[in-house]
Amino acid sequence: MQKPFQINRAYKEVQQITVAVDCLIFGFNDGKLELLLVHRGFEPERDRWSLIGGFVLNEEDLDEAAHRVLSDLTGLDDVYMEQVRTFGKAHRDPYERVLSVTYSALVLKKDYNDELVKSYQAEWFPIDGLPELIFDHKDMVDSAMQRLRRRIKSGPVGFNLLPKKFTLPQLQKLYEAILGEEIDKRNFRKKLNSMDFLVKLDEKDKSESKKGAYLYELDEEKYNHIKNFNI
Amino acid sequence: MQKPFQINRAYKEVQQITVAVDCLIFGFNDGKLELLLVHRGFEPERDRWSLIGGFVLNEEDLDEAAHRVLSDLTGLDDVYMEQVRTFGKAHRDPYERVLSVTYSALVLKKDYNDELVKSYQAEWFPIDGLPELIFDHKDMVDSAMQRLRRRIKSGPVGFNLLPKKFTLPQLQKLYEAILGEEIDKRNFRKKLNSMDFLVKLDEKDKSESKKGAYLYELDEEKYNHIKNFNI
DNA sequence: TCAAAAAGTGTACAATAAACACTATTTTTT
DNA sequence: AAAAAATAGTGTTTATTGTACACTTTTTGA
Repeated sequence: MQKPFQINRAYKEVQQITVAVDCLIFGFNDGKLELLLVHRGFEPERDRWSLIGGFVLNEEDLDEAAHRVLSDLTGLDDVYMEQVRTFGKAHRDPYERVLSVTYSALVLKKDYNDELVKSYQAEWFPIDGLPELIFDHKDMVDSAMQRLRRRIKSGPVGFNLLPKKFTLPQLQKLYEAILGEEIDKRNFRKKLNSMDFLVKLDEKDKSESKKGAYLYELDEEKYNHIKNFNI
Repeated sequence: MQKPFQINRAYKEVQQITVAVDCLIFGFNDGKLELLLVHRGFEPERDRWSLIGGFVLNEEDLDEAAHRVLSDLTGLDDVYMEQVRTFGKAHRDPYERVLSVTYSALVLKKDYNDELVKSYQAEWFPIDGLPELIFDHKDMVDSAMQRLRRRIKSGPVGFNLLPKKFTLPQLQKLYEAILGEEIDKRNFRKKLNSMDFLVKLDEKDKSESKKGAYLYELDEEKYNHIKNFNI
């Protein structure tokens, strides 16, 4: 049997642990969901791919740490980002104990400063064609994907992956890429229509089809007050 | 601007943080959802109430730490327990930086060793009548409740709060207590029936009503293969 | 024996989800 | 110049699921 609770809980000689954040930064491009990875130019695990991560500093909130790491790598601030889960197996990092809290962000790829991304040796990979990742980073991807699938069905979060103006075929492809299944376009549009937060513009986007598709944008007011988002 | 990613990421002189787990142990009694709290008999915050928590040991997986803390306090092993979220504000604990990972468990109160609970000065409180809690423990309760409400609607987890044999009125009260709303009993029973994992027994339980209600138990085989649980 | 308390049971209507096929526009090919 | 190819756009019908709703049964205690 273990020592009583009170003794463990005393603020004395408690073991400390290195804490990291690892960010799952999703982008959407050419009909595919992509994930931003970094090529490690340093030991250990030099030359392998990993999630974007960094250590939590002492005077820094956990959320701040995640935003700092994201900002350092991409120059993006104010990104929709949420905690996913914490990975804490004692030996998940074979070199040293590191506890890692994962965060997930949905970003618009073109908003990136490409220079910055390049200088950090970061690269986008399609989610179904990831290279081998270090440690338990594949598990992190799986858990973030699982969460993303749930979240995108029950809340209007997917729009963070699209530009301000987007077409319905683009939006549908986004959903299909994340959910991994085909969606009937009539039913899809019907649902979106019933939620009433899309504004049809008089412009068409012809970059993705011969005929061209109407562009839409969000009605910010309505978008911020959606009650029962559901796809 | 922050230092480049690579430098932060080097395994050198990284700041370490004390990591705790805090457990939200829910029980169900007399139609009320309850939460197990401990009365702190030690500094800091002596004599105030807190969640059941403890520090993560160096050679211990995070999940193990949660189970150890739960086991120490209640003698219960093999409890359905899942990670909720991680609280990491730099000053959430004003005495010292402590990162806390919360876990939530649904247990059957009577399975407890009362002696053990007493010796640890633990006590059950109805969820809507909690005392003031230390630090951000109230936020932890809120976030665990939010999650519990979601989980109980989409998966058959609530049964962990009930004995092996239970009545439908008990089960319904459990759902009402957690969801905080009344449920129509005919619709409730219809749904349960359609999922087809309850076995009606020939016994009645008369402890909670004059007429007595039929006892049910889970068909373990079917229970473990429920596809679309939904209430 | 009557009243009170809780258990148990079914049906009708409303809302949501799912299945399904053709026309319109433009570009490319022949 | 005509035809074929590619993709956008649009409604209706049916099935499934959710919601609203009221009375009878059993037992105990007054």
